[in-house]
Amino acid sequence: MNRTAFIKFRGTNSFLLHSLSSFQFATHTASLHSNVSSFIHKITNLNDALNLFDEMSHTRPLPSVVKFNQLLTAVTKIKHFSSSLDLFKQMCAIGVPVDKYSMSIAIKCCCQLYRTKDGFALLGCCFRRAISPHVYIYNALLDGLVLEDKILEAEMLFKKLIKQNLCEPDVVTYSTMIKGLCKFGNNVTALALLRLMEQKNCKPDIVTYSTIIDSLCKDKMMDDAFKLFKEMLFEKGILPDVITYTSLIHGLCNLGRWDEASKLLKQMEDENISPNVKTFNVLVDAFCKEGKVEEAEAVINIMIERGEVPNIVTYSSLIDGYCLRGEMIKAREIFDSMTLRGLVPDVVTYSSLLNGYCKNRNIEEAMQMFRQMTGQGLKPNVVTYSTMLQGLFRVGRCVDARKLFDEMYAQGQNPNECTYRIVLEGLCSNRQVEDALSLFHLIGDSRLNSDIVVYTILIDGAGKCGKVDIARVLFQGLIDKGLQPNVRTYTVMISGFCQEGLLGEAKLLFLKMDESGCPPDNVTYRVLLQGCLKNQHCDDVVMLLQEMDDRGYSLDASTLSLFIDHIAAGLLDRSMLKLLGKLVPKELLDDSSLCDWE
DNA sequence: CTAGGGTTAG
Repeated sequence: MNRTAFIKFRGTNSFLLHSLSSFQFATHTASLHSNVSSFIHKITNLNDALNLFDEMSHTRPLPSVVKFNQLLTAVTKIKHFSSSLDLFKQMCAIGVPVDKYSMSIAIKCCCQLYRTKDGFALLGCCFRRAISPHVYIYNALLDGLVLEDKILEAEMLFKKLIKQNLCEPDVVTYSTMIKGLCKFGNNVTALALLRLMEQKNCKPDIVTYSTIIDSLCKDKMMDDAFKLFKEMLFEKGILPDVITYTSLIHGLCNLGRWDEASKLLKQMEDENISPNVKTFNVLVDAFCKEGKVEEAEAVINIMIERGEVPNIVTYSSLIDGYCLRGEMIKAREIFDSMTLRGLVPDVVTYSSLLNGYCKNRNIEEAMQMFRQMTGQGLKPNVVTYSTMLQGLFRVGRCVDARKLFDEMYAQGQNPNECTYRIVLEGLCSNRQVEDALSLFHLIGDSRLNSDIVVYTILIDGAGKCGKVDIARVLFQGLIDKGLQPNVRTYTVMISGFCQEGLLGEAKLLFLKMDESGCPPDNVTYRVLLQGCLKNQHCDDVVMLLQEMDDRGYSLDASTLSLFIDHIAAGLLDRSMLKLLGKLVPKELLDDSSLCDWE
């Protein structure tokens, strides 16, 4: 065989092979192309999607970008954002001509992964590739900024869109910006934006209204929420849906306005809107927060009867309810039964149970569950760690708390204000005020340093340890900073003075708080009265009791028994008994021997 | 072939 013949043979052979394979490809491709859409719509798991992508990317000619976009959409719908991003990158790599659709999906994925920065980088790619970014892309970016709590940047982007005419904001743009404002508690600006969009002829829809209604409900401003609800319904003719109703019911339940909540439930049923899992969960949670687990269980039974399946949120609330009542065996039973139902407890579920064990002083069980959760690959977060820290401090295990605090850092979970409050309070209640103070100064966090609750904890801790000088300095310090002491702050400071026998200072502050527009409450009076009695400083006692009566306050058992002791010992005049009798709450009379003496 | 609102823990 000569060289030419060889080449020809090779060529023939190759041609044969090629035609064979292209024939196969052709049939395959044809079926792939006709079926790909129906295939994509059936995708429920990531593996199918990845396999299909693999097949598509080896098909020649390449399927259209539309098919790829459909696949990306499917992967995004099942919330596998990082896989979706990977696929997008592969699309670019194999030369699929990505378009604005692919881009907006990729950007959305970045944003949902808390990587809005990367989203903006992709926006840059759009410009380089001459893909003109449309409103969908900007909406995804705006949503990402809101998700990451970058409200200022979100506002800047929003304004830039309008000023530089980058795109015409649509109802989604406005609604997203409104959501961001609401997230930061700025209902006023959110409402202003609602009015602005109307002016600009962009009609708010049910999402826009529901976003603000929900925010008002969360802020317990039910009147405003209902006002907006009525405006939506009667002026705009937009019918509420299950989400709108769920927000309103949530708001009412949180305020204990059960009658109105059930009225609203009935109203939605009359309108043929069925409550769904989230609606039921709101009810379950509200009952549980009041310790009414029987009612919560009844709601769960109703939801099951009506074909809704309770989820981990449902059971997490229920666990919380049982924990609140100290019924830890029952709480654990619910937790274990979740697994049997095929529900996997998550960090929140674990944290609720851990909190229950901690609050009920079963730190051993809490520790064991904590290890179990990490063993299952669940990462404890700042809430979980804070819960455990609180539990350890509660039983006085400061050294272990310290270890866990270090572990928390090592695991990359940064303590937040709540963690610091727990640690500072834990140290104080374990008589380690010095450590608490040095930690407080060490942190130097501006928000923590301007937190009146933290100051109150420290003043209380110092006072209880007999370090009234430190307490006084802290109190002066917060005043100098322009912070407003609340009734608890005043009360712990007064308590500190009383404990050291500094009745003069205690009374001065007592007068000052009232003048400052912070009237003393029940507890303040009791603290001051106990201080007076313990320090044999009885001149003002009658006057204080009289004031309490005028204000409709009452005495607690310990203050009352202190009075009785003093009267019995002849340190106080018996004529005081009549006044004291007026200040005894009925509950005390019912269940104690104190009723013998009036 | 793309977007936005409601439920759980310290």
